[in-house]
Amino acid sequence: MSRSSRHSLIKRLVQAQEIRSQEELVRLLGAQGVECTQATLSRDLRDLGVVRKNTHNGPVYLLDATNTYLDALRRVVGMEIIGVRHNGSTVVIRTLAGRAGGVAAYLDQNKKDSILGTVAGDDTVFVAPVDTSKIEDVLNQILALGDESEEKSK
Amino acid sequence: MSRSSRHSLIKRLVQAQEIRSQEELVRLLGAQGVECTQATLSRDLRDLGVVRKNTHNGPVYLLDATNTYLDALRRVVGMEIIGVRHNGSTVVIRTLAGRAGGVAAYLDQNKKDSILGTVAGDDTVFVAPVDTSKIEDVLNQILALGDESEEKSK
DNA sequence: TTTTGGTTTGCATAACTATGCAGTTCGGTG
DNA sequence: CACCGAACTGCATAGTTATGCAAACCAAAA
Repeated sequence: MSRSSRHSLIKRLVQAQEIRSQEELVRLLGAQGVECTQATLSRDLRDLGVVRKNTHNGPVYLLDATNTYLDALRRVVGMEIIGVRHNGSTVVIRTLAGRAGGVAAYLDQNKKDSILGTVAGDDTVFVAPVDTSKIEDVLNQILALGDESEEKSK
Repeated sequence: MSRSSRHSLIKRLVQAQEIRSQEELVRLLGAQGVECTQATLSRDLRDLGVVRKNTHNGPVYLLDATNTYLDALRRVVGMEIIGVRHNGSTVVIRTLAGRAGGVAAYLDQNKKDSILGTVAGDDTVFVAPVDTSKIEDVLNQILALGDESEEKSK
């Protein structure tokens, strides 16, 4: 029983049902013939990026959807962007009608390091870079949103 | 110091920095003049839907991005869909070129209850409903993706 | 003002998770 | 085969979180 097969079984179980503790998961794995201890699961869940959320029915483990959605979102945000230009101090993005808000929200969330803030109209977003001397970088990052792959940050 | 203002301060702090324990958050709140105990924070974090993720640097609290991204994603997935039809047993979705995979992934993730599975080509997705007699419902759910608001599930 | 029912909080602690450490396993090398 | 380092694991337990319960609070009604 390899580590990696245990990992995929864990993912499936977490996906399929409401796991409420690591001990519970130990038992479920045991029922599938996979023996391990709570300690191992703590590390597995960490490595799998599984997340724990408290609820009124107690804690629940969840696959961290963030990355999945981020990838998908990045692609589609790329589609919403029609053009990007700058004047040395502000980047101006033109978007599909009504999509500026979504694009701005995405940038706010995901480019905190290089972007100070954004304002969105209907089809236009103003972007204030943290450092105007690096404004070309910001522009390029925005242009890159349409591309398929992006570096993993942090 | 009301519960709700504490809640918004918590959100801001969690967003802004890496909170590694509830005790740490007690101290940060204290520094802002907001006194409370770990017990209260445990309940606050639960009510705010904040999530705890273990990492190689120890646990970190994160705003649960799932809902935010879900909303944004739904809008854009709606844009990617050109048309939806069915033949009584399979729903066929036409999408913008190259976008079928993304649409299918979205449906797999978010419509588990009514959809058995999907296959995606380049600009076409086949959807197998859980129950073919409810295929109209599935089709309508897909069509509804473009609309602004959607029922909250669960 | 007193009563009342619901909400919020802290305390104390039960419940659960993360991790240092030592032992084991595994793949490659000499 | 014997050795080595890296990856992995369990044990024991420190560290952290969740929650039952009683008290405090609060707004509305009497």
